[in-house]
Amino acid sequence: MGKKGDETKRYIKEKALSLFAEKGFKNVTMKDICAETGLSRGGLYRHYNSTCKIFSEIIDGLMKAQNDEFSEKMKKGIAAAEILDEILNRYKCEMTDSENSLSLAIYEYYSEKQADAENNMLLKQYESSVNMWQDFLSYGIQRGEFRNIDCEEIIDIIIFSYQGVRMYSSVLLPSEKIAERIISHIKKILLL
Amino acid sequence: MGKKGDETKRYIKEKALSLFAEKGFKNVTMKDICAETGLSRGGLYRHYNSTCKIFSEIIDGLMKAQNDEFSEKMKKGIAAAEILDEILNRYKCEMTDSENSLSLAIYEYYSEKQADAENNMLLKQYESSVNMWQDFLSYGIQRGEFRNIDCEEIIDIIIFSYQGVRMYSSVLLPSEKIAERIISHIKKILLL
Amino acid sequence: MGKKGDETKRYIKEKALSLFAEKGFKNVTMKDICAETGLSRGGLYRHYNSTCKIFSEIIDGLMKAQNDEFSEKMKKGIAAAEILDEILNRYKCEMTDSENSLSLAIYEYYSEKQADAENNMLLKQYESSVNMWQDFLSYGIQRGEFRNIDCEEIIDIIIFSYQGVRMYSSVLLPSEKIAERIISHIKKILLL
Amino acid sequence: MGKKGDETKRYIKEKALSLFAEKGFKNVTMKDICAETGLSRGGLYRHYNSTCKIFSEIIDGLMKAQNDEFSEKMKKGIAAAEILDEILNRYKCEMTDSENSLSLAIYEYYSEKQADAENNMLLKQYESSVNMWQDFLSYGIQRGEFRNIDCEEIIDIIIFSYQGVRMYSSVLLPSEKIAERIISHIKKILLL
DNA sequence: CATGAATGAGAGTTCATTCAT
DNA sequence: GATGAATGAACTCTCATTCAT
Repeated sequence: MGKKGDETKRYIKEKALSLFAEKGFKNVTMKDICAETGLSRGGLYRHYNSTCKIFSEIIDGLMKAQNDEFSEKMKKGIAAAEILDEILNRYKCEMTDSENSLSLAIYEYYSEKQADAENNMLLKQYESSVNMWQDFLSYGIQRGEFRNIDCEEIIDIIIFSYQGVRMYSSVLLPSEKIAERIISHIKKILLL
Repeated sequence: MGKKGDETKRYIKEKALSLFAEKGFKNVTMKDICAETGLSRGGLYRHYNSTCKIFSEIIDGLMKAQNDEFSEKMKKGIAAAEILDEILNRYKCEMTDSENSLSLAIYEYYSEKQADAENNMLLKQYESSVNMWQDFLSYGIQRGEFRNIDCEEIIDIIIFSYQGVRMYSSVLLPSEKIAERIISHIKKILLL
Repeated sequence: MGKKGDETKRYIKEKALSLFAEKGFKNVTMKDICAETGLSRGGLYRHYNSTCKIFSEIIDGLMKAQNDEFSEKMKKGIAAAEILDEILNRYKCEMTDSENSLSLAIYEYYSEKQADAENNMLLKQYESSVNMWQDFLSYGIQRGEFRNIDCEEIIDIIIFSYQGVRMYSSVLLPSEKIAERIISHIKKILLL
Repeated sequence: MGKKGDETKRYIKEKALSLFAEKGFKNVTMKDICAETGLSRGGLYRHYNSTCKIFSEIIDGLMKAQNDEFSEKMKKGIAAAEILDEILNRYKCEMTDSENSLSLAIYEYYSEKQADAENNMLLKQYESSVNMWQDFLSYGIQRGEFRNIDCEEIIDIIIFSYQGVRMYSSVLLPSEKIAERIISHIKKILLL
């Protein structure tokens, strides 16, 4: 059963998330979060004693939420092309949704941390993404839907061009055209 | 004749550049720059009154320096494949050189500015890169060295996967493997 | 019930008042007020974010305090000469009490503000003083105690010679002789 | 013969005077004077090393300029009423000319100096004014033009109401009506 | 748990003042 | 004499953080 404290923590994280998305990591102060949540100084500090703490909990939550969305569908034997469509659609949304993008905040956060390889979420996320795509590309190739290509290469292209656009649109206006071209290219390369 | 003040300004920018590359934009204070340059508070303020000013002058300088490196070679009629090799080699260096990457600083800077499309350097840089590549790809296609492909798509892929990796390596360890795969993919797509 | 914060504000104003009287407006810094009150930088800023704010609250307070001291006595039908004596006695004290005179500070403050006629306390104070004296002089004239003179003229003479001496004694040594002569002249002109 | 340096000094004082009249004493910095005169830092310092020095020279100059304007006319035997008219006309101008009034600056300057009686210009000026008026009033009384009144009283009234109005109008808008009433009162009291 | 008063460190900024050229 | 680069002190202001209530 969720206690009162947990409820408040969840509420703080929700409000803080929108601040981080809007202003990046470094520009958000504990004071900002007080104002956004309506909590007093001391009230906020009872739950979290730094923006780092709040941010890392938010990131942890997002990481956990991001489970392998392919695997279940692959088990069901859904067509690779269809799964690809779905995932690329989601990518497109995320590439143009600058409102909710934590990209900048994440990079700021990790650039401060001097993170060693052990506990670096960013690295883990990269590796996990690679694995996910690896499995999925094999699946598509085995089914004869995808070209028999160099997976490592294309996976890096997918991941980093996606990241590049997210950064870009988090700072400028969202760029639908660009997102569409990225998506289109990926499809051309993968699909027979 | 260059005056003393200009010399000092150049020196300040040089020192500040390394700080921005190391710590991003927001984490660099005027005090840091004082320490790095050995100038006193007032001495620094005589030349620049904010980190923004220094940063934007640095960026302006870089933009100007980054003139069209292809055009001259194309005029000389050098082989497209050879030019491509050169530019991709440089890209590779930059993708793995996290020390001197201003990527994070640039994104932080522009995220603070709420820059309108008019005076946004980032947008201009993107457009200028697109034009450069456009010309170059046409050149390679006309010479029969490059595939006759959808230029807009492949250009966005090049630009944003490059940007994505630069961001990534500014936060993690330099990732040579990844850079090589990106380069390799670009070549495969372009070259006949 | 007065909260802790209000108490502190009152205390700050009290201490600041003595500083303003001693050093004028511009020479008093937030740091000075910290030292005088024993508050820390941040502690002071929690309540006031500038000397202007503190000063204007002090002035507001004084203005409110300075309500019509004549009116009550006039209602009671006390002799005009007696009331005049009282008020001129107070004037004399104020003219020679350079320690507690805010004159210089007030002029400094308003000279910085470029105050428009709308929200200019100085103008309001002048007008209020004029009204007060107007009523009082009429009262004395009706009772047959004062000469039937041109009120506007004599009121300006009273107000500005008083102000002139206050300024003068805030800069030099208190000048009792002068104050007495001013007082004496006013009486001669008013009393039959 | 005036040297180059003296010429520059005169120029500096002229420009500084307008600054002091506009902003009072404390708000004028050496930097302001550099900007106003177009001189460089070092250039200004060659002549004056502080605003105090400049200001005190300006004041000295004004004091010297202000010689006894009555005495000559009294020698010539001009009617006291006529002389009075002239001097009061000048007073009226000065009371409403906030542009060129150094009143505030003077009070600020002397309030910082803790001036002892010896070298206090303000005190000397007061005494000199008193003497001047004393002589003049005697002259008018002897000629049978002025009432035989208590000179000390009326002189203080003249001097301080004049000073009071100057202060007032240096901060607010010039107040012609007030000046006229002050003048009118003085005349009524003096003239038979 | 929550409030908001208070602390103190540190950033930004401005100037009087000095000094090499 | 004049210039403008450089210094260092002082001030304003903002926060993370603590703590009595």
